[in-house]
Amino acid sequence: MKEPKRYLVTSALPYANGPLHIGHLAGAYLSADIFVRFLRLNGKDVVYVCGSDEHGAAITIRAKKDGTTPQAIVDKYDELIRTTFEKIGISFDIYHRTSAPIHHETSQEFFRTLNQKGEFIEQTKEQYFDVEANQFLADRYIIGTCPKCSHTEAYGDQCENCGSTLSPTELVDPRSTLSGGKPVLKSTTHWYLPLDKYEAWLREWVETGKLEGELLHYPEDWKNHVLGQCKSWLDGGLQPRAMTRDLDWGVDVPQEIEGSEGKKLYVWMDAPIGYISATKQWALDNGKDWEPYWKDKETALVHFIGKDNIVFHCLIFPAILKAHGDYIIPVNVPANQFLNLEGRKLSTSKNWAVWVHEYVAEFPGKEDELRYNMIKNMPEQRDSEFTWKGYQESNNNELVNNLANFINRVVVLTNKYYEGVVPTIDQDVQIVDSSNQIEMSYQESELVDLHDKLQDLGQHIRTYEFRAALKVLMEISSTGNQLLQFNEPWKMIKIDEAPVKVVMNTALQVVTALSVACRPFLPFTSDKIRDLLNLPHLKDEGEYMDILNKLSEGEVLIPDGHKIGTPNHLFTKIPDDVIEAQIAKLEAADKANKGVEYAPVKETISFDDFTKLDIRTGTILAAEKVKKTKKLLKITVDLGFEERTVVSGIAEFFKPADIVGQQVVLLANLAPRKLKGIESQGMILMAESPDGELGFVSPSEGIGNGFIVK
RNA sequence: UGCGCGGUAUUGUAAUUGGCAACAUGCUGGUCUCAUAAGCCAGCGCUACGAGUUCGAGUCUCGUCUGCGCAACCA
Repeated sequence: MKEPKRYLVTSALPYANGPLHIGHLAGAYLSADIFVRFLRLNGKDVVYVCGSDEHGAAITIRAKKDGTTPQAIVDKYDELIRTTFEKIGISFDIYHRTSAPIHHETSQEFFRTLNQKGEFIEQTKEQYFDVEANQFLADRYIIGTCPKCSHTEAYGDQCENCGSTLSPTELVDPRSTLSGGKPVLKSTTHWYLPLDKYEAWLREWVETGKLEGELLHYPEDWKNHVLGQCKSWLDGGLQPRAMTRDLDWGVDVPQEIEGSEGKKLYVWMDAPIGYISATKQWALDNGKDWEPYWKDKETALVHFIGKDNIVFHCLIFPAILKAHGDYIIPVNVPANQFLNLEGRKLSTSKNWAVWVHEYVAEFPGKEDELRYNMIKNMPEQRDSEFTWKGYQESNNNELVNNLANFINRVVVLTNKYYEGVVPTIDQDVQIVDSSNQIEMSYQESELVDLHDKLQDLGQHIRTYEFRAALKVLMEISSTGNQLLQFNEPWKMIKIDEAPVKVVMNTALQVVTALSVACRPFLPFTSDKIRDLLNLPHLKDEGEYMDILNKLSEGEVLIPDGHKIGTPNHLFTKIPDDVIEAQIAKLEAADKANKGVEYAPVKETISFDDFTKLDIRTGTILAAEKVKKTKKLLKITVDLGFEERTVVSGIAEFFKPADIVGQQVVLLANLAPRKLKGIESQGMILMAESPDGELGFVSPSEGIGNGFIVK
C-alpha cells in the first residue's frame, strides 16, 4: 500500500447530554489529536473532524425532567464541550454539530440514496408505546416482571436477576420508566439495513484487509481487541438493524418517502454521518472541496473511538458507506479501551469522574500536565487507570525533574557562559557522548542519535503507539541530561572552553528538537520552549519533517550566534495538598450523590394480600458461593422449627464467611425455585440502595428464630 | 449466560516470528553542584494458579480462579 495522499481523521462525536470527563479524552480525543498534530508537523494533508451528537431519546427525556427544551440542553452542552476541547488543546479542524441544517441534509441524502437503491427492508412490528409520554419505548425504558424468575424489576431486554434475555412483550405487567404508566402495544414500520447481506464482504475486509480484490489495510495493523470484537460479531451472524426510530428529536426521515411521518433516523444513520457533514462545513468555511476526503481512494480514513463503539465503526458504518456507494471505508479504527478512575469505573451518573472543564478551571496553565499523564496511561491495549497520585508523580518526577529541568539547565548555562548566544564550535573537538563513550564522539554522532530517536518516535505515532512515542520523547530529554552529566561543562569551563562549546551547542540542538517533538503531546509546552529559545512558535506545517531533513543533512537546528531567551520554569511541582484536595472532592461528590433517587412507591395492595405473605425471623447457619456465578450464594437459614436452603444474589456484597450468624428476615412461603440446580426455599429480605448496594434487614437483638413478622 | 480483551516487581505499564523479562516509580548505597532537594552511577525486586507441547513458554494448548467490555444508545 502506498503512502496516502491525504488523511481524514475523526473522533467519536460526544453526546451533548453532559460535560466531558477524562475517560472521554483518553478514549477518542487525545490519541487522535496526537496523530493529526504529527501528520501536520510532517506536512501532510489532514482534516480532523468532530462535533456534538445532539439527537436521541436521552436528550428529550433530560429536557422533560429539567423542564426545558431539547434545543436548550444541546446548546448548553455543545458550548461547554466545544470550549473544553479548545482549552485542553484538541486541535479539530472543525467541531461541528448534528443539529446543523447541513447535517440534516447530508444524513437525509444518505437515507434517500439507500432507499432508492433498494438497500432497506421495511418491517412492521408491534412495539410498546407510552401514551402519556406520547412516544415509543426503547427496550431499556420498559420494566416489568420477569416471566422466568418473577423478578419485578426486569428490563425489556433482559432480567438482571436471572440473566435471561427477554423481549419487551414477554414481560408480565410492563410499565414505562418514563411515566410509570402501562404502555400499550402499537404497530410501527421501520426501515432495516440488512447487515446479514453484507456479512461476507465485511468479514473478508476485516480479516484480510481485502475488498473486491483490493488490499485496503493489513489486519495485523489493527488492534487485537478490535479484530476480536468484529470477529465475535461476524461469527454470531449479523442481523438486520433498524435505521429509523419513532422519536420526536432527531433528523426526519425524508418527507417524500411514504410512511415517513413521525420517523427519525436512528443514531447510526445520523451520528457517524456527522463526520461527513462536518467535513462539508469545513470545506465551505475554508474554500476547499470536501469530496476527495471521503471519496478518493488515496485518502486514509481513520476513526478514533472508545471500545464501546467498535462494531459500529468497523461494521455498521462501513456497511452504510459501501451501500451508498462512492465512499471510502476506514483504513484503521484504533479503538482504545477504557480508563478507570482511582480503581473504579468512571460514571457520569454516579459523579465518579474528573470533569475536564473543572480541571482546566482549577489548574489553569496545566493542560499539558494532564495530557502527559493521560497519554502515559492511555488504555491502548487494555483498560488502564487514572489516579491523582499518579498524576502528581508523573508531573513531579518526569515533567519537572527530567524534561523541564534539562531544558532549564541548558538555558541557564547558555546564559551564564555565552550571554545567551548559541556558541560557534570546532567540529573536530571530541566530547563524551550520552552513552558515556568518548571514542569517536563528536557533535555529529550525537546528532545522528537524535535523528534516530526522532524517527523512532514518529514510527510509533504512525502505528498508533502513543505511549511508546511519549517514552521516546522522554528518552531524548534523559539523553540530554546524561550529555551534560558526563561532560560536566561546569567543571570543564575552568579547564578547556572548546568542548564546553560543543556540549552546549549540542544540548541546544536537543532542546530545539524537543520543542518540535513534544508538539503532538504537549502543544502548550512546545510554545513555551520556543519562547525560551527565542524561536517562533510552530505553525504545524511540516516542522518535524524539516528537522529530520536537517539532521540527516548534517545541518544544525538552531544556528550559531542566535540569541536565546532567559530561563523560566516550564513545569512546577504539584504539592501533596493539591492532590489531597482533589481526592477529597471526588469522594465528597461520590457521597453527596448517594441516595438521591428513590424508586416510586408501588401499586396499593389490600391487607389480605399482605397476610398471604409468611415472613419469619431466622439466622444464617452456613453460606457458600455457588460455582460459576458472580452473584449467587447458597445460604442455610435456621428458622427454629426447621432449616431452609436459600439461594440469594448477594455475593457481590458479602463474603460467605462474614454473614454466618447474621440475623435475617425470610419470606418463607415463596414458591420454591431452582437456581443453578439448587432449590431455593424462600427469600432473604434485603434493603437495596438506589445505586444497588445491599444490606440485611434483621430483627433487633434478642428476637428468636422462626417468629412471625407482621 | 454466550462471545471478546486481559491478569507481569510496591505501584503504573512494556515485550515483531516461542529465545537474556524492559521502562517509569519505589527502596538501598554512591557521586556531582550547572539546574526546580533536581541530575548521574550502581544495587534490590516480577510473569494469577495447575497441567501439557517444546532444547527453550509471559508468549502456544487445556483446565481453574479472576478483572473489564460487548451483546444491552455511557470514550
